[in-house]
Amino acid sequence: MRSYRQYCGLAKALDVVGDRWTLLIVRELLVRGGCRYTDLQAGLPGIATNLLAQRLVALEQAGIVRREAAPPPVATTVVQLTPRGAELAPAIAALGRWAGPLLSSRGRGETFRPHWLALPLQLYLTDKYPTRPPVTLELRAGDEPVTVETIDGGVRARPGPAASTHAVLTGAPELILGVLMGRIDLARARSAGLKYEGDPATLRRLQPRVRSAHTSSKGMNP
Amino acid sequence: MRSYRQYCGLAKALDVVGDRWTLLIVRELLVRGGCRYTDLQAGLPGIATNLLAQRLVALEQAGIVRREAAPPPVATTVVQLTPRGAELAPAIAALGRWAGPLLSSRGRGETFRPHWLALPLQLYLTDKYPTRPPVTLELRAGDEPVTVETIDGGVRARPGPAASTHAVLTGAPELILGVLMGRIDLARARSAGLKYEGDPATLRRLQPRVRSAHTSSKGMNP
DNA sequence: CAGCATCCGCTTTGATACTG
DNA sequence: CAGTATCAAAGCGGATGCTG
Repeated sequence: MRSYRQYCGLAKALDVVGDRWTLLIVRELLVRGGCRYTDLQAGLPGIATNLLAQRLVALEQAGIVRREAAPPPVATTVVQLTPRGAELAPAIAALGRWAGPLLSSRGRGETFRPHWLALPLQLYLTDKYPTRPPVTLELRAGDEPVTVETIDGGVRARPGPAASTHAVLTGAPELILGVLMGRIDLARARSAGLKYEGDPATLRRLQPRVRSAHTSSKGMNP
Repeated sequence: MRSYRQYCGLAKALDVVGDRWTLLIVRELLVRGGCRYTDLQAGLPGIATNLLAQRLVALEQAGIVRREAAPPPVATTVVQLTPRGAELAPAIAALGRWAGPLLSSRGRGETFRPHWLALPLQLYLTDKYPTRPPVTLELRAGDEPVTVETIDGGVRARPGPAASTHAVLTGAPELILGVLMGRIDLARARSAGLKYEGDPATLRRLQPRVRSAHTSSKGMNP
């Protein structure tokens, strides 16, 4: 990207991560951890292969990602975030939070990958009863399951199956999100095709974070 | 911008504000409040006028800005953030924080506008002695002064002169930032050309926020 | 197959000129 | 002041081909 050539923090941040696809690459690495080139391609439907290669070079030079030869068994290189790259998490979180309302319905033609669920769930859910023993929930919205677990009063979501679950939600992502974010109740979601197995109390543990009040137009503090 | 067509919050946020220049326009409106078209041009050196016009149309359609005929005396229209647009503040703050280290030196050829100082100062400074009476500091790094004042334990920065000041800093922006962020001490900055008038205690009131610990590579919570 | 590099047509951007 | 018009250059998306 052409630099904005402005002595301003935001402009400098965008000089580094403002290019098309760049923040989505960071998203993939944040949610999934180390990725092979083809994993990234799979998680970024629509990206041109030359662009992905280009972006990775730029991100490496900017100190945001690192490439490492994977341990002997697998013969491939793995891309990972550096600590500096991982520090982008709050910025991605803030943008993700801002976009919350835009997720209420799924536009036709929009692609979806189950692990993308981890982002909004972790950002929006809290544990209603943090003192009770932790619960685990498995979401199945496609080929790869996502695990949601309560921890330290918060909620952690990660791609992959759960070792043991208190409940399993299966169905369309917009239904899963709708139920977990409190936009639709379980009964309605079930009649729309969502499958729910397990203890219904598990769901009530997870509560959408209260929408923060409007920031005043001058208020920059987070 | 072409949509990413992904059912993912981050992608949807970037569909709206991921275009080149878009977030910088929001920055201008956050820091300066309502702006005329030419104010925006002045605050966005390098933008092509057709792009600015295009972006404003897109931002208006997205519900992020609003155009209003200014009150009778002035015969011009003013662009302002909507509440929804102002909600981008946390995202811009997070990106600005991330870029903090990039501001340590000013690249040659980088343009600068004094009101841009308001962004990093508000993001990084805290009031060391919140219970003492508030202090006001005026910064002069160009034609338009910037006022920094302690309030509620935090620090507010805004473009414009202060009614009354406890101290005035005059000089190059990188020196002002360096001193306020604790990267260089006052004596060194003075010998590099920074002018300081007023009570030296005022400076000690303002303290850079402690760098938050590295977020773990999986940690998305802000 | 994983990991790119190349080519090509299209869209977006940048720079400048011009207008109500 | 607040834009529109024009055009060259850069960036992007899609397809395809090359290399271990």
